[in-house]
Amino acid sequence: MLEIRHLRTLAALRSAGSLVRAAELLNLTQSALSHQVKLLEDRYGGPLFERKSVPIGFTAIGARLLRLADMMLPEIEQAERDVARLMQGDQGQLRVALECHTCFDWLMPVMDEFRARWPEVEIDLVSGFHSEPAELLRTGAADLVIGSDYSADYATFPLFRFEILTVMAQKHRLATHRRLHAADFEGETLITYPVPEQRIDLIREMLRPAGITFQRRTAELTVAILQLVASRRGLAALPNWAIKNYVDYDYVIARPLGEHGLWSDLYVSVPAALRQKAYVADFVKVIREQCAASLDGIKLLS
Amino acid sequence: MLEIRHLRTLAALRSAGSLVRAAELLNLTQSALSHQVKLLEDRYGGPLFERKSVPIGFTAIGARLLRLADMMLPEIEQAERDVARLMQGDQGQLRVALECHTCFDWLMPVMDEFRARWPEVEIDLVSGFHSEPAELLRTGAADLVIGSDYSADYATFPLFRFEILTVMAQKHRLATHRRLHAADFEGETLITYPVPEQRIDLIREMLRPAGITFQRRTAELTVAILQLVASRRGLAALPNWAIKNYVDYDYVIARPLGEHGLWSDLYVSVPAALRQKAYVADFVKVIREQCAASLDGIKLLS
DNA sequence: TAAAAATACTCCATAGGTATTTTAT
DNA sequence: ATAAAATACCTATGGAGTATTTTTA
Repeated sequence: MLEIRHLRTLAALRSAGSLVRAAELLNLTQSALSHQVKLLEDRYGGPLFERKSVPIGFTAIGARLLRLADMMLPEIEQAERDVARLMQGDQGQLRVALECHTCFDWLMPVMDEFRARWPEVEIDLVSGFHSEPAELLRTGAADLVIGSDYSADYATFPLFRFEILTVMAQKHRLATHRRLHAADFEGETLITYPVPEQRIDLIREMLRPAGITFQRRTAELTVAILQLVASRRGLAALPNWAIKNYVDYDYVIARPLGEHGLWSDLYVSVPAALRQKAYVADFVKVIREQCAASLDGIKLLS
Repeated sequence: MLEIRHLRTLAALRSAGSLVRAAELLNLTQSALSHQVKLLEDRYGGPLFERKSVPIGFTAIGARLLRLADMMLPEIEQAERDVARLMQGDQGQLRVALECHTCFDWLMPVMDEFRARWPEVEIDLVSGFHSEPAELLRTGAADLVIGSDYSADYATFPLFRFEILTVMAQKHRLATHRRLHAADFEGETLITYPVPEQRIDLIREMLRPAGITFQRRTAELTVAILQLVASRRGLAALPNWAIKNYVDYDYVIARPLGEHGLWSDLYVSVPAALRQKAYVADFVKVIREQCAASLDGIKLLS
């Protein structure tokens, strides 16, 4: 029997383009999806998509079911939001604080989508730089923090893992290295946001442990950091999504860090009282879905 | 997780008005439905309907999900028909023959619905009286027979069980009996369709085994039979649905037969070659759904 | 006091997982 | 040669069944 889960699978297959990647989107294994597809194909008597092309191409049958999914999935989600609203009259506020400054890049469209879904929830950004945003939760100045660590004092929702890349000027002396290691930074200038060293993964995870000496220089805006890098004032370490455009247009070049790359995780934290709120879970869902669709090279956490 | 089966359950609950009857519609037990509802109510955090009223009344949450069901279920069925069409190009013909003459009563709206669903399938009634309609399948003059028995030579789909009632004039000498038994028919005149005795359940199941002697008189139309009955020319035995209006308006009166009533089953039979056709299964489904909704006192066969 | 709903208990079908093989690029 | 998909095999969850109790009209 056709079930909603099958429609979700179809939609994931389209946006992922392969069983393996669709399985990741759905938090299932490739095997589970293979089984599911086989079941559907047995039921309907023919293949749903061509496997011999990448991305996969849907057959007429697959396309028809996908059309059904496109019609139904938004309706289902709308209905479930309505039910949540009816149940726990969900007017409220959601003051969002960011630990990670580059999160701005993808947060604006997420907030727009959220406002459309939960018109009665007042969502706002807590403005300004906050070196210890968990403090804002404790003092009640924020309701939700997006950051790279979490504490047992708050309810936590995992977002995704992303890679931090070094950026440097086109003809930098290190440009010939395929990947950079701690030692390469000896004597270099590091351009960062104006936050404590502890908050900068490259320093905390690689440079301090290796006892490297280096200069630091700060700037508040990503674009300012990249200008400094391009004009050979130093190196910076930034999330891949934040620099993609600059790299694509050869404004700077990017290199991975260490043997396996330097990766960081993002989480959403809220006070325990908000854990059950449907709109909080949905906010997390919107972030995960939009980021999975628009940011390259991230891995959703499960 | 919400699944399509839950939406079907909601829809069945509305048309049935209680868990017990909804379970019958879905071919599930009352227990299974109770579990399912509990699951949904746990998930959404509140009741879906009031149990202390008959028929049950939906809460705001239940009504919202029901609205979703009303939106989705027709779309799903349409999509599945489209898939069947894509798969096995289902243009064809469906010449329907009836063994049971009163089936006309509900067959017309069923055929209308079927034409809307399968516009490329030519559906038609094989006209005329056929005392042995299985012959029409054998000779290829019909593709589908609706009748009260079936043979292993053909693929069979169960429809429903209905009760056959005796009808008699208002002041008939037997009118005082709450239920009629074989002996009551001694010397009476039985008004029937012009078909062999073997096809008339009352005679085959009750009168012949008891060795009762009676007269027989025939008429081709149900309304003609009822006219004869009302004008005291004799008794008739007809399906409850066929006489409901006449009984409601006191044109005749109806009595059950034997200790437990006389019940008959209806089946659809098709040649083996048509067994897999999606439109055949859907024709059966339309009959079952429409009859369950519009005919009183029938029991769907499983 | 029946009929409906809920619950206790059980079972099994199946969705999904792991490990491996097969297939395609 | 490598990545994707299929498959063999296994596990565990939860959907649904039977039997019984509780609830309600």
